[in-house]
Amino acid sequence: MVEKSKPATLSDVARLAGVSVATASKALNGRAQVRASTREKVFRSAEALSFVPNPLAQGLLSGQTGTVGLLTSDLEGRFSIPIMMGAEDAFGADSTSVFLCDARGDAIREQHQLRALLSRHVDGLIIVGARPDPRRSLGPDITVPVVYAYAPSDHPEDCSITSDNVHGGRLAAEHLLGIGRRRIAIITGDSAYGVAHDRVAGLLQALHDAGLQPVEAPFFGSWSESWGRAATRILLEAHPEIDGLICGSDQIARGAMDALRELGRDIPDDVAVIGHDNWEVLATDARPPLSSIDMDLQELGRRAAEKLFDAIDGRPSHGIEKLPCRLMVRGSTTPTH
Amino acid sequence: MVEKSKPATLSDVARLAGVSVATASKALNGRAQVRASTREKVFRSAEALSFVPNPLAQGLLSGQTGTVGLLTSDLEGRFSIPIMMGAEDAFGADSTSVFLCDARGDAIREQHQLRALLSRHVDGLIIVGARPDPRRSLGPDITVPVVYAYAPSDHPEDCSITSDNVHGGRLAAEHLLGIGRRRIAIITGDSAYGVAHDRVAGLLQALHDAGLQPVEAPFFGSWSESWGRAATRILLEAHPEIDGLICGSDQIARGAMDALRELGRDIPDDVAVIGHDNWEVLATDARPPLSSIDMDLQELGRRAAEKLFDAIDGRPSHGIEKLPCRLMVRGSTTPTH
DNA sequence: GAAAAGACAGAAAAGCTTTTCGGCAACTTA
DNA sequence: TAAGTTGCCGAAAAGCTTTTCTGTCTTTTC
Repeated sequence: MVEKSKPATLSDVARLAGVSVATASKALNGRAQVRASTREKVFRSAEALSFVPNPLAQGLLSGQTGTVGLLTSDLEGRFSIPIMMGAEDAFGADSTSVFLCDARGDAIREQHQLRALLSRHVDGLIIVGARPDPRRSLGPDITVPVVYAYAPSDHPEDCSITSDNVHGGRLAAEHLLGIGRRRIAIITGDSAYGVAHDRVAGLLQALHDAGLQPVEAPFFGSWSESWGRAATRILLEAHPEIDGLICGSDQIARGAMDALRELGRDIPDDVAVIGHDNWEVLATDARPPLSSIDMDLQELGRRAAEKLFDAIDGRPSHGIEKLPCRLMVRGSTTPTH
Repeated sequence: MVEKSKPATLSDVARLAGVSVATASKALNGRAQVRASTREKVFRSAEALSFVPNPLAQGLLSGQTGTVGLLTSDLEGRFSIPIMMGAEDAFGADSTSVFLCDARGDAIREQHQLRALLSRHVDGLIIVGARPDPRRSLGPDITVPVVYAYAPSDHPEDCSITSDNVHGGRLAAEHLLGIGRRRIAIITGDSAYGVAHDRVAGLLQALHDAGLQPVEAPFFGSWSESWGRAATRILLEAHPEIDGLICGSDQIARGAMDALRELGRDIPDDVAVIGHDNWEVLATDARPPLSSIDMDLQELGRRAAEKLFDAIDGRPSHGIEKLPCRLMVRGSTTPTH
């Protein structure tokens, strides 16, 4: 407990090196007007005192704090954590740090958090929506650059990064077609979610390109296992010939697999199943492990951070950028015969 | 886009109010030496300019930044998000903001993040371990107060908040006893985890207090659904009379329930099942919904924040504080007859 | 050898807030 | 009325870094 009560300051370094604070600053920051031997002396002193410049003083001067706010509404952290990790990667922890705030789906709390972040003079904001559908823009009167991630802003002037759900749907359908499935059905979530329709659009396109149609119009319901179970039962009753099942989420897929097994269908030999989200906990330990569409959220976070960086540097971009999905193949779509 | 290029400063307020910055500061901060009418004028000016004090300047003066770091290793965010929300609650977003960093289970990265946080002059640190077992202490040479949450520190001088796993185990056993189950078995996770043994200890105590023993020594394996399935099959073969099953995690419980159903057992009438973690996504949509032990992570975050606050204010505490668990009763332990 | 140029170090200001201290004016008391 | 109080306000310093500008000393050039 013999801690230095106060961290070393630049004038401590300067005093130890026998120079002025101005010279010390220039030496450490690699400015030109310093003799090599002097610079060396300063560096050694800084080292000895384990000096780190006070970011508050730096920020006060430069007007930048080296911090960004990440405001999320995703209570689970299921989406925002990967996005934050991607942003961390892109920023680099030493140059920029991330304030994570959770609005918990509450508009009042969101306003509150927003004010708190702005009063902290963050250099920029990343807004992560609770669901992938477009969300209300914060409006143009925010004093710092904003990037919307996962859920795009409903205002075209804003900058948004989101997953390409049409592409994700297409990917799933093409995969099932690729393993020879032709009698394909679709179970997805809440019809009020635009993304449910986007994904369906993508896979209908892919089926159409192959000269096919789903065995029946897509089933909309909820994003839950129980809906997956129920829908699968109804579907199999009407269409026992189904050999491929595309689900709008991994939860739905898990429910569907349970129902299929209870109906005596082998997965994937009788029916191949694919989900969406690539939620590892659910997907890897399913019977068999569940193939899924990965939205590559970490990359999404990286891109959001890059966009934000550019905007902070005065190069703002506008509109929605859509990131392609990735296919994760596991046992549920790997035929054994 | 007619934004004020620069946010208003205190001298702007003072000028508008026709007073000095000193008076303006005192007025806004409720210091005594200001006439009421003057104070009123200053408040109105501040309002008009929507003035917010620059936290950098405040921090520079006070030596405190009003920020804390939350360093986690939990890639899922499953534990750290609730903990962070609890901490947010306790701090209050306007007085203290949270830097969330993810070390991703990598010691090098942890050191890196730690340095970044310290160079940002956070007022304190909350360390959230990847697993609930004790973790290596950061050591005493950290210059700010540290509280370990979820995973306690292995150093007794440090301050740690963790879940009372013995209590959690006891709670689960008492619940099953309470609904009349007497032939109880235990399936838990990796034997290398101390908490697995703690939970088992708690429920053995509770059984013992009721004059009972489990039908067989607890099964240790892994924290996965597949282990839950496999263990249940072995267990039921040896002990078909089992009427209560206590699982070390909700994932194990989900696997166990699948196996039980396939063996023709009704849940809960034949066998009642209880899990641990109360992971909503898994628990609520199980068949039937899964009873579980909730570690109350949000409360844990709150307590950690309070402890940290006290430590920052010069009232540090030491040792491990254990928080009781809560029982969440759902259909898997609610007999229907 | 003198004048111009160049190299390098230091003083000072700026960035914004808080606090201490000094001072002015109005007031009370003898 | 003179001395002593209060009550309020403002000047200035402190907190730490960066940058600009000035000044000194050495070097080069004619």
